[in-house]
Amino acid sequence: MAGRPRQTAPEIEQKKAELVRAASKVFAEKGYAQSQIADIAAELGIGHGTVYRYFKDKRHLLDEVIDFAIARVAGALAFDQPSADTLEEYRAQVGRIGQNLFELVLEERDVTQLLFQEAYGADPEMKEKVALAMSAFASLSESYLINGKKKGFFRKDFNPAIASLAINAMVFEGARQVLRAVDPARAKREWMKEIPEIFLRGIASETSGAPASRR
Amino acid sequence: MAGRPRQTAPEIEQKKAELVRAASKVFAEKGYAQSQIADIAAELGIGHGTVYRYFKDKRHLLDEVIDFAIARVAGALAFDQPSADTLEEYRAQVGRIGQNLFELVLEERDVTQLLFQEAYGADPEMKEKVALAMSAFASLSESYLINGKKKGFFRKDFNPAIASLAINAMVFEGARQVLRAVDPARAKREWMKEIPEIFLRGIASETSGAPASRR
Amino acid sequence: MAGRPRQTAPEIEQKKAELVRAASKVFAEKGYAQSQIADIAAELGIGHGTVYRYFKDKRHLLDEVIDFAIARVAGALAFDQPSADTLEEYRAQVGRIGQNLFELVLEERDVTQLLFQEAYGADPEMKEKVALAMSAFASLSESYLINGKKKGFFRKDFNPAIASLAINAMVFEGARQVLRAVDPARAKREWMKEIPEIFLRGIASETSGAPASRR
Amino acid sequence: MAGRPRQTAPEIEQKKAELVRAASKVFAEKGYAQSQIADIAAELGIGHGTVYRYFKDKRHLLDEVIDFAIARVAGALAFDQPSADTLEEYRAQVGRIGQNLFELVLEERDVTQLLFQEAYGADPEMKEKVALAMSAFASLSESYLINGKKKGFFRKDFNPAIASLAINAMVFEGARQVLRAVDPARAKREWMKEIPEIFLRGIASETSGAPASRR
DNA sequence: CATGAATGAGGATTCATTCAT
DNA sequence: GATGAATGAATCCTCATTCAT
Repeated sequence: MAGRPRQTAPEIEQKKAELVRAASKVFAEKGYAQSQIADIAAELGIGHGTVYRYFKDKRHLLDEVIDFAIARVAGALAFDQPSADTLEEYRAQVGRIGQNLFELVLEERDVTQLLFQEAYGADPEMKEKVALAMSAFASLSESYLINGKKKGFFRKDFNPAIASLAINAMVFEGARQVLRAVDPARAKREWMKEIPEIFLRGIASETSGAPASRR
Repeated sequence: MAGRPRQTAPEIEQKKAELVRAASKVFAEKGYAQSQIADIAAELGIGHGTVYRYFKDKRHLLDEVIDFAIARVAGALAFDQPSADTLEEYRAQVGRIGQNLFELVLEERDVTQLLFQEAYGADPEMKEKVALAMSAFASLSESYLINGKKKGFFRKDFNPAIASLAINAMVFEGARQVLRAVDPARAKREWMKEIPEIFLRGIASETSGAPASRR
Repeated sequence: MAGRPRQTAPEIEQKKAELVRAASKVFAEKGYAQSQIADIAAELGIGHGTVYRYFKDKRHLLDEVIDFAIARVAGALAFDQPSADTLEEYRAQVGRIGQNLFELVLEERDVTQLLFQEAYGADPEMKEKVALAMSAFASLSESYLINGKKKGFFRKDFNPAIASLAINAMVFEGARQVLRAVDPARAKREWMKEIPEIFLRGIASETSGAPASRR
Repeated sequence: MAGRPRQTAPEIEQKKAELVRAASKVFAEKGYAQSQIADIAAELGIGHGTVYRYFKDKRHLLDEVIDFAIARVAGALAFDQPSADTLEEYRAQVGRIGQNLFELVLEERDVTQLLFQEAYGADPEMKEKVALAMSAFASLSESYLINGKKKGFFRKDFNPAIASLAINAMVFEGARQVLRAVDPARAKREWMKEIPEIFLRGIASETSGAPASRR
């Protein structure tokens, strides 16, 4: 008469996590609007009614999927502290962070693809949420830039708020290209090599004169 | 006996253009999936059945909206020829192109927002179409980079295919930020100033040593 | 300043007749529900709005199409008077009537097909109208049967009301088969030969005993 | 953990059968084009969405309705084997078959009405399907006729392919009339009596001379 | 009169969500 | 708890009909 023991919190979390993964996959493949709850349930071989035991509705499921994606990417980006003292140390840090991120892209295609490609399209609130996450990612990057400025291994004359967004945009474009690439490992290697060069040294040849607008 | 004269081709194009604009606005505001044909018709104060005189269905309307957006952006980007002989000339060119693009962003918020934010999300075909357009935009940028390498005002040791994608990603992020900005004019000014500096000179201070991996 | 002279009644009738023909064709090909007013107008190369100058709405057009079909078939069936005095004269009459009807079938495929195949399906009122016409056709046939009974060249022991419907059903089935036939002329010949034999002499061999229920 | 058990195949068939019946009724009453899926669902007191769990779309529902109608009629017609050795035996057989068919007509008004009245009108494919079924019904009848010819209780000089179609046409006209009749039982009795007389003995009086065209 | 651009009522269909089992 | 049968709100789209030109 004791009955089935109530699901424990970890069991619930476990099941939600599975559902988030399945939903990530389906959303990434077909887009949110084209994805049906039944597709996601089928992915796990469960009844589609079951999804509603764990998520209030489709929209909340998307919410948690995006949250998960943001958390994963944040985990890759926030790996380190902005404590480099030299450009070389910074380069090493950038290398590790890039390594983390592109590793994540390769291992969790669905999750990253969702964040970098689909997320903007869902609807205004979703867009806002993703924009906020992107701001947060930019803040992470910005703290590195501010550190570098303070330590003197970066120029004084650039706007770190903008530069951080710009750098992240390049990185995320790299992520998209790796996702699209025929040879993702090679694409990863090339992007990891090029991006830091571009934003650290620029592409102008060193013999070219300084810009007219600066000293 | 004459009857109402049949619409001339230019009249049809005119009407389609109006519809494309209205649809751009609605799609940009609510996202494609959340937009109803009736919303778009209401935007022009016409009956929703009328939309179907000009577009086979909702999807074809989206198609033409995206095509229009791509064409507008391409028009802004393809303004010039990759003929600069010095870095200064190139900077001037970049300035003009950036001016064109950010002008477009401010004047055609809906159209650009759609391309830079919504378009990825619609569905696989749409994603592919936008990805192709992005490739085309990258090719434009790449031709400038190749010219600069040949003329000697760019380094020899960067990958122009990747750099062009990366640079474009920064520019388009700038576009997104300008769209989101409280003071778009100011945002435009700042991004137009920062982006070229970042990818031409980099953010590393000049006294910092060259990277270990290069000479 | 006199203005265009008002359409004369015959002109109007002429135009309506053209429209009825065109509608017959389209209705016969696609069925009433699947036919669009625009299809019918296109058949005549006129604007579809024009149809409404001659017919109140689609349903009234169908009405007149059916009326026309009924009139045509009635014309073929009512060619003669039920005045035969011998079986041979009756056979000759049946031959002429059959000739008329099958000729009509071959010359006016659309009209007859419509009546024999589509008309039942439209909707309850249409069904009723066609049923009435079929009753009228049966009455025509019945008057021949009654005449034959009176003149003595038909049996006394059959129900002419039922027999007329039955005979007409055979004839109209013949019409349908001729419409479907690969070689309509041959089908026509065969049906014209078989039908009268069946209902006049029956198919039982003459040596077979009379039915138990009759003398 | 068990969850609501999935519907078994027989349960599904049961439900589809109910829907086919309801659809038959509605289609028979209003015609296919005028019938709405919601009408059919309402007939069973279920939600209209439920219909789509069992039938892909309205057209497929019609398909199965027609298939059902054809099967029912075929069941009534194919009751016996063409094994009669005398005209009397054949008469008895015809009586049984007629009994079956008219019984069916009275018991399943919707289904038979649909087949004998609506089915032609739906659209070209439907027409073809019904025409095929009619051919199959004619083949059944034809086998009886061929048997009778062989056994000698039918004339040698008639075309069984045509006669079978003609006889069936009379029978089906009888069915239509029974459906329309104020007193269906009486109509059934009369038609069952008249039809065999007509096609077996004909209506010509026996003293009338043989036709000129035959011996 | 003729025309065809515009309209919107009408209906099929989808699929997120509920809830009896 | 899990399930999937049932539901009906939500929308796309069609096409008969109107009426300004």
